[in-house]
Amino acid sequence: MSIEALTDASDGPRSKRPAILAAAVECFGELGYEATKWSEVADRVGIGQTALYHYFESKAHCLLTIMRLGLRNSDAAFRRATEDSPTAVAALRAGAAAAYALSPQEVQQNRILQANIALLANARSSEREETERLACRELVARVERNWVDLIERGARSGEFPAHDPVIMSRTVLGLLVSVWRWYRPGGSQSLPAVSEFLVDCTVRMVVGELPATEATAAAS
Amino acid sequence: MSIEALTDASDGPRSKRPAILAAAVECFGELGYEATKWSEVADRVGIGQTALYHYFESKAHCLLTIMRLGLRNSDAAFRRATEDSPTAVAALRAGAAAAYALSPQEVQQNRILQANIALLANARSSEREETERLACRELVARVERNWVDLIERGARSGEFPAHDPVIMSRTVLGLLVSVWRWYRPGGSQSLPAVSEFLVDCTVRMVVGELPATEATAAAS
DNA sequence: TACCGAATTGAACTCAACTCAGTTCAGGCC
DNA sequence: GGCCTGAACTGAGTTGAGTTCAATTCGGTA
Repeated sequence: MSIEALTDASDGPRSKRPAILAAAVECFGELGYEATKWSEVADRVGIGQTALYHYFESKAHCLLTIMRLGLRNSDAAFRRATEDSPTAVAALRAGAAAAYALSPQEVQQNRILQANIALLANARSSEREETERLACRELVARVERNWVDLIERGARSGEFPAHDPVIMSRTVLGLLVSVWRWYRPGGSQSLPAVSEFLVDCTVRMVVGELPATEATAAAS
Repeated sequence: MSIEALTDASDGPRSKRPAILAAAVECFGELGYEATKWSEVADRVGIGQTALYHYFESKAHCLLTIMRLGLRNSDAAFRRATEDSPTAVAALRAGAAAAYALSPQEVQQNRILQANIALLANARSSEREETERLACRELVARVERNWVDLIERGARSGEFPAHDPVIMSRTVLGLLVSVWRWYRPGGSQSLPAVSEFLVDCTVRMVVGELPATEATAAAS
């Protein structure tokens, strides 16, 4: 029910926008965007359905806002985590770990983001939705650029083997967010354990050399 | 427009089921499930909207069928690709590569599968949808088990370092399917190039040892 | 007290998914 | 040929979640 990560622009003190966002994160995260009734969100907040339209132009507008705020937080967390890493490897570990330093609500937000990322592909008919969508795309590009910069830094310094930085970034990003497909708070795996495992996976993938194959091993 | 990968049970020769599935794969893949109108699928096939309900109980039932067939193909392709690999490493490469030996239509199918995978989490109210959903879950579990078996084999033979096989399987699977989030046929990256890159990433992740850290490197 | 804008509402509307009652089509059988 | 059966199909109508809108309440300010 914490709403710090969901407050955005300055709203009036009576504004229910953060409460709506929090309720929507719960609903969208548990049931999925499509399956949750917009009116259910209103019920949880304790207002009529139509009051929602005072804050959001549509259900999709609310979803896009949630996604944008999640992306904004991801971008900020990455920069904060990596800004004073002495080496590229340290930055790699810090950037990957930052992806998992999240509250349960932010985990839900990431699940929502990843489940509905395809929504960003096609234009929206309404203006405010389109604005949010473009902001999301900009943030996605920025997050991707963060990783590209980091990987290029490692390649320049000789810490990482040479790879196409763009595809490597997308792959790392895909690896890190794939967790939200199956991770549930309170499941068999704790988030710190997942984090450690995926940070190590990331490092092996980015920094590791291909192990010797059967053939080369036999030849040596 | 090829429909081999979409034919399932024995239908009458006049059946438009495969044509509907093919049209739905196009629409859902390009626009997304939510954004495509069910009637648009009917138009592409050249039948009235209501004729769709002769073959599918609902739009969601059609989607779940597409997902099930995609999963069935993935499972079969993995088994075929890995069945006579001499080593676990060879099986790892073959299994990963099999995920990308796909026609453009199958690529779309995988994109759809991955974009709507959250649909499998919650029960469906209608019976036929629920049947398809449970079949999908069974296939997902089977695909995951395929990878667990492969990774356990590698650990037993000493080819792979010891990792929790379940989380490692999920991670590999997440890594491999994350490609469908951004890959487009005819984009800057060719599918064989993507395949090669991701197979190598997979191998480094599963087989690789953690490279020496700054500290241990300095100590040696 | 009067006023203003933010917040809220009930009733009505839209539109895509879906239902239903009935029609057409293709092939098997006498 | 005519008849029958079941698969394939249709147009008209229903449902319901999302949305609009005109009207109302609320909270603070002059």
